[in-house]
Amino acid sequence: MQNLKELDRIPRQRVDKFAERRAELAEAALQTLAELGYARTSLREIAQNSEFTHGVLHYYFRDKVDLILCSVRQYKARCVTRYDQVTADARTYEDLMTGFLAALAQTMRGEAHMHRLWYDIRSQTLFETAFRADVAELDKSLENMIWRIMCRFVELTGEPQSMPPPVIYAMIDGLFQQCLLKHLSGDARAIDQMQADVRLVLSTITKKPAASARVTASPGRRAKGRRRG
Amino acid sequence: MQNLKELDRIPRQRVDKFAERRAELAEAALQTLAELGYARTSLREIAQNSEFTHGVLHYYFRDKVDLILCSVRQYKARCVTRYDQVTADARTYEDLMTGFLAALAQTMRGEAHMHRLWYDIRSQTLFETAFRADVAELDKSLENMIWRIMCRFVELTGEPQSMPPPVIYAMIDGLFQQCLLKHLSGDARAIDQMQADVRLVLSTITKKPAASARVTASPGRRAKGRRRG
DNA sequence: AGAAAAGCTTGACACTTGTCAAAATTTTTC
DNA sequence: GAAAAATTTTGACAAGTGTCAAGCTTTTCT
Repeated sequence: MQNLKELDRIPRQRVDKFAERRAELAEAALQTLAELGYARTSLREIAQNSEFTHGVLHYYFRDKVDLILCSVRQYKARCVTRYDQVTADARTYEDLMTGFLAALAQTMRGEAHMHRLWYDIRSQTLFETAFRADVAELDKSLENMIWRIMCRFVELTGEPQSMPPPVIYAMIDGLFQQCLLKHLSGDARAIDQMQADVRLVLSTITKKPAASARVTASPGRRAKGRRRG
Repeated sequence: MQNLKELDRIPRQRVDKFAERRAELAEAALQTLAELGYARTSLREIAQNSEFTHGVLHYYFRDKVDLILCSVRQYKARCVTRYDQVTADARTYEDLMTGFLAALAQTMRGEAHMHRLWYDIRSQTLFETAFRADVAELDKSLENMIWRIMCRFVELTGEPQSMPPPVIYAMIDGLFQQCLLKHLSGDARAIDQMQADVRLVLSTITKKPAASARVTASPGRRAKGRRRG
């Protein structure tokens, strides 16, 4: 019997198939986590989102923690390069800005459920040490992803970075998280607002030389358009 | 029997005592949430953090959701005015800055466990509609709290606000959340880093006229001091 | 003091949880 | 095609969950 403790000396084909099924089940776990949240995700629910019954999970994973860790790693792989194409394609400052904002909006529209999973797991990390290493690594990868975009801004403006990577990431992440909550609560303008917010922040810290940055995102116009305060 | 549906026509003293015990049990719930997180908080655990047995919870609360909502509201009352004294005391820009940074650090050092509860509950809101209204209200209150500080900055500098309240709150909150995770993970420098980060961000957006803002938080010194990037 | 109300405990209920072992099924190997 | 291995299902387990009702204890009121 092929179990978890002796993956050595086993034909390549078997290992691949084993890993394939693991990925399949991890995907079911992701779907469940995205749907119900960590607190209400059980192994039986996960199994119901797969083609198998609950018993099979202990054939492919040591325990529940192992399964969730595996699924988080799988989620990561899809996330961390999401905006790289935008960076590669952009030829001007405004290209990069609008491309990034569009990509953010697309993520929010298409993967809101998947992304709330991420914030949920990250919150679990505040209590559960088991997830900390993986979550920290994923967080770092996301930080790097944002940083690559900022570096492209720097190339396009010639101005130096005004803030270190963790700070920029924390700010963007904060805005994204705020938007996600509003978006899921049914606020139809949440995405537009986030785009305006991120543009304002990025305009400020990239110190775009042109005057248009201050015009398109001046406090006056914003306050009027959004009725905030 | 005094139950939850008929609080009218009952002597004031009774109501007070009833409310008092509710508060006491809500406090036990907060302690449990702060300790175990939402996913592992059960009514029996909450009761064990109080002086009573688990059955009493259904005497004072309709159900688990009611209890948690009550405890979140109670938590809110303590949070939202936390930094107001700083605002009131500050006479200069630097007063306000250092006072605020010190208050942030104090919160992080003394109430990290309590505050991770907040992020946990807020994440639950992404899945559970039951908490949404209360969490949104608390979030708004925190936003206002930050905004009052920014308004004081404006008074002291004479410069207008450069960003709307939700943006500033999201940024500060993102930095705080990032720091909390690091702090709870055992990173001894997390708090110092957060203070530097918040100072940098606030310096940037309040556009402090004096040159010292750019010196104490210039990209060069920061990058060197923190080995980031 | 006695009656009534309030406060609290106990124990049960139906249900869910993670885990695991044995059996049933499928796939691979010779 | 039979034996062996790998895979999947089934059913059970002990523990834990929210909820509630019956009863015990304490307080309050007259």
